Amino acid sequence: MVTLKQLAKELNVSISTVSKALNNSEEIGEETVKRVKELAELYNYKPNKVALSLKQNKTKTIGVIIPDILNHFLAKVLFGVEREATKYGYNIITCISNESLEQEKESLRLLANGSVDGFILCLAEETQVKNEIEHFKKTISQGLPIVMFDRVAHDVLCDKVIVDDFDATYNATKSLLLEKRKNIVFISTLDGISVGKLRERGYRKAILETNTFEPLVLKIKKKDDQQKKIMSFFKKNTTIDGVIAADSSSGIIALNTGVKLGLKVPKNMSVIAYASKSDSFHTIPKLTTIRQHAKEIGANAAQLLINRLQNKSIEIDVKTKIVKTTLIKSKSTL
Amino acid sequence: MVTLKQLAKELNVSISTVSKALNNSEEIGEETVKRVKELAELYNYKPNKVALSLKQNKTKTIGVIIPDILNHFLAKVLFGVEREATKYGYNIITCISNESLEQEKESLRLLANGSVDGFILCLAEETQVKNEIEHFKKTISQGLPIVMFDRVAHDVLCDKVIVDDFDATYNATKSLLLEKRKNIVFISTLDGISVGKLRERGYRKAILETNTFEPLVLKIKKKDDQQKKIMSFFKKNTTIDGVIAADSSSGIIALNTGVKLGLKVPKNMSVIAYASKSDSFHTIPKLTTIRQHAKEIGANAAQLLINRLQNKSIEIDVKTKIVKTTLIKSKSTL
DNA sequence: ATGAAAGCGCTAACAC
DNA sequence: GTGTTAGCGCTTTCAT
Repeated sequence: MVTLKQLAKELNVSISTVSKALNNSEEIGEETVKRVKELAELYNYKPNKVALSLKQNKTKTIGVIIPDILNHFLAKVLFGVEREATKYGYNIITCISNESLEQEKESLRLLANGSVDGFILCLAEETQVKNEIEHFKKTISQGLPIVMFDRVAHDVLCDKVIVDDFDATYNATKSLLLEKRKNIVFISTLDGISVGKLRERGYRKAILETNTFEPLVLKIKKKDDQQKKIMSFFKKNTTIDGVIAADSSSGIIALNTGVKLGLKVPKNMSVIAYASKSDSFHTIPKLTTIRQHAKEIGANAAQLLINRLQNKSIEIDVKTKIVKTTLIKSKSTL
Repeated sequence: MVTLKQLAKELNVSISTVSKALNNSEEIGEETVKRVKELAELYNYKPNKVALSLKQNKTKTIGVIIPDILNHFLAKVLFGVEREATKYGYNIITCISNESLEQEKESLRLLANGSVDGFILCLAEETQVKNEIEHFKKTISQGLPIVMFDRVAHDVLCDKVIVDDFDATYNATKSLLLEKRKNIVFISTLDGISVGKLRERGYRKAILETNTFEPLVLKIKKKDDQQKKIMSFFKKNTTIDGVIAADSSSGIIALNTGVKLGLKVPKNMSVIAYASKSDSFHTIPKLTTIRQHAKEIGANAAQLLINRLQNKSIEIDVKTKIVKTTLIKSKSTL
């Protein structure tokens, strides 16, 4: 990489002259500016990012810590963050916590050495289960702002972007009740994390309000054979006529299992799941989904963080932004 | 963040003494080392990453450019890269090209300013279609090594990690022929990219070798309604008894469409697709898949790059590593 | 055993 | 209009 020094030497001027010329300073003569710019162009000069970071004490880099990159929702949020960050000239360094508290701490520690200006993160499951938040507080007190999304720690004072999980599930359940469904099951693999709990509560509220039915919940562990679990559940509960799935794979499998058992979907059974467009397009009939607008969640998180970074002097109040889900009706509901 | 300067001041010693003490230099007195380390611990001192990068002229950061983060395969490769890189103390900066040549160039340009020590990337579709490679060559000539994976540019001299697409598809097709399938269709949405072509060729070779059947290929464009295309294709070609899908969604939809049309899978029709474990677990019956071992691809790419970075003086020959796929037989084949 | 000084690449306040 | 200098945080060579 060419440096200012080399350009200066070749042009027989000082380093600062070159620097000023390239930064369009008024101080430098027109002719000099021209010569400098031409040579810089020729050698494809690019200011060294590291030197700039050191000088300006900011890296224009955001640390993103997510629990699982293979989760389509989280990947999509990452996409949203990346796109928004790029728009503002920020890069993102991605770390994957693998749902582990230890790895989450480690990533935070490793990047809090001047590598990044701030963090966007989604809590690891273990972090939520153990309810540890000290590492977040410490990071923030070091002057590195954090924006949490989806799975957040309410006791940490920072910006947050969340989804209306409770309301969305409540409303989805309501919509099945309006279809006169009388035996709606809630299926979930997300028992450990906050959003899983919120979704279950939304479902329960809707069911309990009917004063007629009892909630019916099927929880599946990560290590279970999901197809078997759902199949045997359906065989035991033959009157199931509606499914609310807290995650896409439960929804997809429930739908396929229903079809396999000869149920007409949606005639005999409706299915709604938290899932993406592509999930919906893969099932026959196409799945009715609760969409979380992951990209917007990511974009919002990036905006909140960048906004905070660029107003460092002024203390801004912490904000919590709710990105509302949308129920996209498709062919798996009436 | 605490700096050496601050520690030095507080301890009434020089900056270099502190630096040496923390780096366990023999030169410094035992007592001093102890005092320094204690204070550093107290203040939670961490060497500033940016300053180190500037000094040592390397960032211990890898730039990863992928065309699409929502592609499960690519996300998994990213995961593999991240894990391997972390193991060796490298961070990764992720850029998403969105299958666009322009964005790919831009990402390369933006990070080639000292932000990263090298690149791991998968070519954007547009890059492959237009066959542009100048930006790669330029980057490499600037001293930034590149490792390409999956979709690679054969005319660029650099390390590569690829999959045995041709052989794998050939063998998968063979295995359906062994099942006495007589009307096997190849379905793909990957027409523009190298791996899509290789897969098609592998299929064609196997079919042509039979000297009995003609290849039958269904190509689907990204913007098409995939379900409709496949459904109408199946209705027109009622004797289809085997499917080789170049991508997971074609495979999943083909299987579901077969079931929908009343075909018994695998009795009447077998389906094999390039897809992941989770895709396989979502269909009923479970999909037989060609697994690409994305994580290993990522890990291999990271190893190749890090190896090259750490032997910068010695010119090593470029390597192409082939990560073999595995055909995982499940319930969608006999 | 400790410290001073140079230098990585850059910007900017301050000479001249 | 151009150059000198200091400094961002760190390591390392070379004095002392």
